[in-house]
Amino acid sequence: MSAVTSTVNVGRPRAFDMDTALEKALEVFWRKGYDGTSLSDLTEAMGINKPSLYAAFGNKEQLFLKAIELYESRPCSFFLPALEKPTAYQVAEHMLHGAAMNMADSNHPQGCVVVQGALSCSEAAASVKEALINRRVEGEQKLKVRFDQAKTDGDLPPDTDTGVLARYLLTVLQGMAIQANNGACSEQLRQVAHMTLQAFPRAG
Amino acid sequence: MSAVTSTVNVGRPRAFDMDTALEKALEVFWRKGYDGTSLSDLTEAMGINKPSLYAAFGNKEQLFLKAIELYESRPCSFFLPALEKPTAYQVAEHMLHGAAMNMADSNHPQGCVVVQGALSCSEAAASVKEALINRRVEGEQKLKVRFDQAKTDGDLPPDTDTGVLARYLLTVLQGMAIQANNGACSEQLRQVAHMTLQAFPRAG
DNA sequence: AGATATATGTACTTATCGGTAAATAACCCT
DNA sequence: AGGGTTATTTACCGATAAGTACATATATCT
Repeated sequence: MSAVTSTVNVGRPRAFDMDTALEKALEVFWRKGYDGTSLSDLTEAMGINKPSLYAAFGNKEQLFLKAIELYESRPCSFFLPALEKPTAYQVAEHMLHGAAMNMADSNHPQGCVVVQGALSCSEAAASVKEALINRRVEGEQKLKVRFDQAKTDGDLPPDTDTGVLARYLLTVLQGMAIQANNGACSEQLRQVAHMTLQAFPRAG
Repeated sequence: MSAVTSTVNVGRPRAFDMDTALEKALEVFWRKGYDGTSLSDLTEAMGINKPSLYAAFGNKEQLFLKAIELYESRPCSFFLPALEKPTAYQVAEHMLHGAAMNMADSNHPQGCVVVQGALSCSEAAASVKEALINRRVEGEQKLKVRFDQAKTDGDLPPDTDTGVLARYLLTVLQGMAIQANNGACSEQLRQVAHMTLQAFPRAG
């Protein structure tokens, strides 16, 4: 008997693919929000029954959190990759243009599930709201750290308030999520991105 | 007998004040969103029973729409008053500073109910979501018209794209609603407002 | 005082919510 | 072939959702 939990192929095999089911769940949560999504919505979209959902993902809340993890780790995600760009300005540029492209993409719900998944919500959703707030605040913190690095790299003026700069950028990105929900297209978001960069300090 | 619907004091008088009850309803919808708010939440906050609510306000959806009307017409509202300022820059300035003050005010829920009342929502809330989108888009249109006026007034450069400028400003304002939900304070929002104005075209 | 009209509180309806018990089906290992 | 293990299906649970029927209370009008 092994010390770790057995992962060998014992028992009846799962009849659905967990990753694609999770993708489907993400899309529903994205479009309807946590409170607006019922288990029937989920099981219908995922093509499975409730006991399968509970066995595979725990419960509604855990499924939501796993869907958010998937959202942030997907290949089309733009936030973390943008942090890798060589200069602060390019980081901002790629982030804003990535958001303009992604948030208005009609291949999935508009906006950003981290913003709109549980913004105002019932008490039952309070913990997932908290989780989303943490994600947003952590993203802002990561961006600040990146800008701090840029300051020592010399591609931001030494008197730059990196906290304010990160917050400004995140504010626009989060606003773009609302704009996408309003029906704004990629080109319109790109124009906002361009204006946003007007306020960005150039290399000192 | 009068031609208009009788408004005389006939029948048992209402035992509660409709305006203060509507204020209470607004606060609940603001904090919990349309989907996240139950009738029990509403009746408890308003201090009335369900039949009184239905008799006075119609149903949940109509109550929500009336609460939104109240929200936009309240004295502490900042959007429409800002449009009256003499120059485009002052319009933007007052709007941004008003938002910074109002959205983080701890005397009521944080953010903006027009943004967060029904962003992602169930199909049951689709019509109120649509109503909120319309409000946001109309606000953007009003701001554009104001900036068009500013262009003829000469306090915006003649080559200004007023549509983009209005969309940029609304994007930041809507992003500030998310920031307020994240827990940002007025001072932090004011810093964002200041940065936003860096991108604003000065008098041509 | 009595008729009329409106508001209120209690109790109810139907539908759906998130979540689960229990029987059965499908796989691996010996 | 048979035992062990896990997934699936069906049917269900108590709680709560939005909304309402009905009897009663409180006002005005004649």
